[in-house]
Amino acid sequence: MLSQKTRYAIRAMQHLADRYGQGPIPLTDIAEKQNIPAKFLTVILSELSRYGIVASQRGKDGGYWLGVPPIDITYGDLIRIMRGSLALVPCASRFAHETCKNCLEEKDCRVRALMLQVRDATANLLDGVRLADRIDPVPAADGLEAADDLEVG
Amino acid sequence: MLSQKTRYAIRAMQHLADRYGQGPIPLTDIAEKQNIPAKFLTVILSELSRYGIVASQRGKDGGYWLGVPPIDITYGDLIRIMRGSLALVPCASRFAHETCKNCLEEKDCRVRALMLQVRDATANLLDGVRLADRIDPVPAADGLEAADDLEVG
DNA sequence: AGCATTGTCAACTTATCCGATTGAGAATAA
DNA sequence: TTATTCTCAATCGGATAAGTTGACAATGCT
Repeated sequence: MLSQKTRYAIRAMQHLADRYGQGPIPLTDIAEKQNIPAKFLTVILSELSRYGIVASQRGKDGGYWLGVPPIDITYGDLIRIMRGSLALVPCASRFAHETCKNCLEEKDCRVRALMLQVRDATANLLDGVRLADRIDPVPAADGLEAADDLEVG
Repeated sequence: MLSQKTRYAIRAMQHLADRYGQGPIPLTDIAEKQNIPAKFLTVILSELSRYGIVASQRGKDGGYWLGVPPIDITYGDLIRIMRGSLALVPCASRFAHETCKNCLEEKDCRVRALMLQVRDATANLLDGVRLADRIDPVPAADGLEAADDLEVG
């Protein structure tokens, strides 16, 4: 799962991308329209600005804006910044590889083999969509099917 | 990320799948060979047996075995059992849908639209691989590439 | 019967992380 | 000089995760 913080970060970036070129956007505007606790958002935006993908100005008429054109930021980038990796297990990360605790040796690990595939499929998708891209929301009721064989999840 | 518990569960199930039809496998055998704390493994196995996919017998020569043929259990099933969902956000789960806290309305949420795609790609993969399938581990040094544009993750 | 073996289960602990807030401060513009 | 707006470190409460303890129940062996 993505953390709440990561979800906030993505929505904040979408908000700024939608307003790219319109000058500084005040934090309270983002917080209100995106339903994000304002104080928490300061933590998130300052983290994002350390990566240069958000810029800011203080004082009257200050605010935040994208430090990079929205076509140059992929959703994969955002998730990697906020959570370190796209992978489902540490040993399946390509850019932030770590050995998993209490695992088998990597050369024997079948979980890893599978999770590398999942990571690649995820990356293919998320590195191909950019903040500048239009994304059509999916109606809420859709996306639900009958339960599967084991009746879980 | 998958929890440690989920990773243990998957490896324990692989262990049992590898020995399917060979009678009860004692917990200590699984724990030692799979490098899982024995007492914690009891918690995991008892959880799995509540779903019927693991069976057990007590006493001398007792142990655990798969309650279902390994060809009938997918990795997607296992992850759903252990963590509830394959999705990266609650609102993008197909079998365990929940609205995300502090989000926009689902009909307006672009994060959800994207994460539904990720969930589907993940499910396509993980529901297509079964415990009975042979998986070739990937050599440890492989899978690493140069850093990406933003030098993160 | 008696004992060793092996799984069952609830309760508990401990550590870590997450989400969020507090509060003092610094830049900017009017 | 005042209001506005971002900056940043420290902290807090609660949830979750990982793992342990300890009492108990079933099974098979002698």
